[in-house]
Amino acid sequence: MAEALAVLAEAPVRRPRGRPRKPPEALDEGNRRQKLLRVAARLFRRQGFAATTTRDIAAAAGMRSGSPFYHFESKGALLAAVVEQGMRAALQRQAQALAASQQAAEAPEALLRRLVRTHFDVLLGPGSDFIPVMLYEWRSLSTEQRAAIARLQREYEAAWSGVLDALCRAGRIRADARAARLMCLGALNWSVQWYKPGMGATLDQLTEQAMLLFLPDPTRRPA
Amino acid sequence: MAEALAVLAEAPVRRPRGRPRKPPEALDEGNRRQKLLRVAARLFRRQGFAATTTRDIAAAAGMRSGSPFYHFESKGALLAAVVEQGMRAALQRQAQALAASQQAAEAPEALLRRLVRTHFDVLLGPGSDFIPVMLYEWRSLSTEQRAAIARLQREYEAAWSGVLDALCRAGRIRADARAARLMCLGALNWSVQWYKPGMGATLDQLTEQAMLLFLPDPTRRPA
DNA sequence: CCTACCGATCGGTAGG
DNA sequence: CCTACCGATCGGTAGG
Repeated sequence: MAEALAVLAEAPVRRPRGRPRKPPEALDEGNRRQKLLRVAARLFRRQGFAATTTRDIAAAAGMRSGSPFYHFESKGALLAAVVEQGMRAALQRQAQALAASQQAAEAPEALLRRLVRTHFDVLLGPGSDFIPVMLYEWRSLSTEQRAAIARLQREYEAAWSGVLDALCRAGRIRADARAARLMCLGALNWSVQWYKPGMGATLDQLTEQAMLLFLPDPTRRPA
Repeated sequence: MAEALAVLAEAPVRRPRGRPRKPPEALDEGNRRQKLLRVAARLFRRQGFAATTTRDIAAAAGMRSGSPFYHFESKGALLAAVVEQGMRAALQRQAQALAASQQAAEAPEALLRRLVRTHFDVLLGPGSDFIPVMLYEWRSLSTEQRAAIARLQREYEAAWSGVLDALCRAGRIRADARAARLMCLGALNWSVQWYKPGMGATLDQLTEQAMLLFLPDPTRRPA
């Protein structure tokens, strides 16, 4: 009997040891949707939303032309999902930076460096198509979609406002906090237009250049 | 006989006193083309190139759907013409700023201020759709069109490189000149995403904020 | 998720 | 610059 059970245990129907094997459809369910989001983000970034057809996206995901509509209501809903997922991932990364900085009880300069570095990674790092799509396809979103994303953006910008406010009050930045936020983020965001990975500066070097540009000589003490 | 000539001189065929009246077709020739460029720039900026139909453009110009193709070979050629005209106008304005600064024998700080102010005007001033279209529809241009525009862009950026180089050598900017150019222009270019004319800051105020951000305290003298 | 398909729209053209 | 039109493509759907 014990033998028989041991034999059964060797049979193909045995309980797997790793994570539970889902049936293939359930396994694909989220995977296929994620695959669509990834390839759509890449195509939207490279060609623009209007110039990308749902057939392009289906082909890049290895599907037939009608299949994306099994996962997403419309082409516009796919765009909104790309942008929202990108923004949620960016917020998570930013939260990690904020937590690390707070734990180390860092000065505002060091926190700003973390925010800049995280932002470059979100914009230019591996798998970074989602936020650039948001930046360049804002006008392709519906009013309702824009409102939902805008809430996440305000949360993201609040962290910048906080640290820039502190630096303005300390005299380390001379522009007003709002202008500083808009122009600093603009300087960083624009890098998606000219940055080529592997050619020229690394993201660490870009971060240092940005810090040098935004902050005056740190050895100077304000009056 | 003289009387008869006098009478003829009073007739509707007499020579007009102002600028010579061209026949209506010739008058419209350049006007209609310019009208198409203007409305196309506005629509491309607001809706994007791919999302704007040639019918939209024709309607906005008061024409029928096929008529834009009498003036431009294709939709893409119309985009290229918008971008090139925008770039040529920007270069002219920049040349005026350079000339005025040189005549006044200004320091690099003052020249930078002129370049920033001119750039804001080109980006955000009245009738400023052309350069934003270039910034946001670069990927919609063909390789050949991009090469032609890139030459004009290099000329435009050369002026920035010159003044930023001088400021870096003088220790007034700490980042390297190339990074400073990319990030400063990015900070300015990004304003097309958030600037609303008549609400908030004027272009003069924005210029001052940019100068405050890019340049450390002018009372400080480098070691 | 595929097959087969539809209605609408689009860039562009012939001929005047 | 208009009229009338074409071929291609596109987002999306019914039915399985």
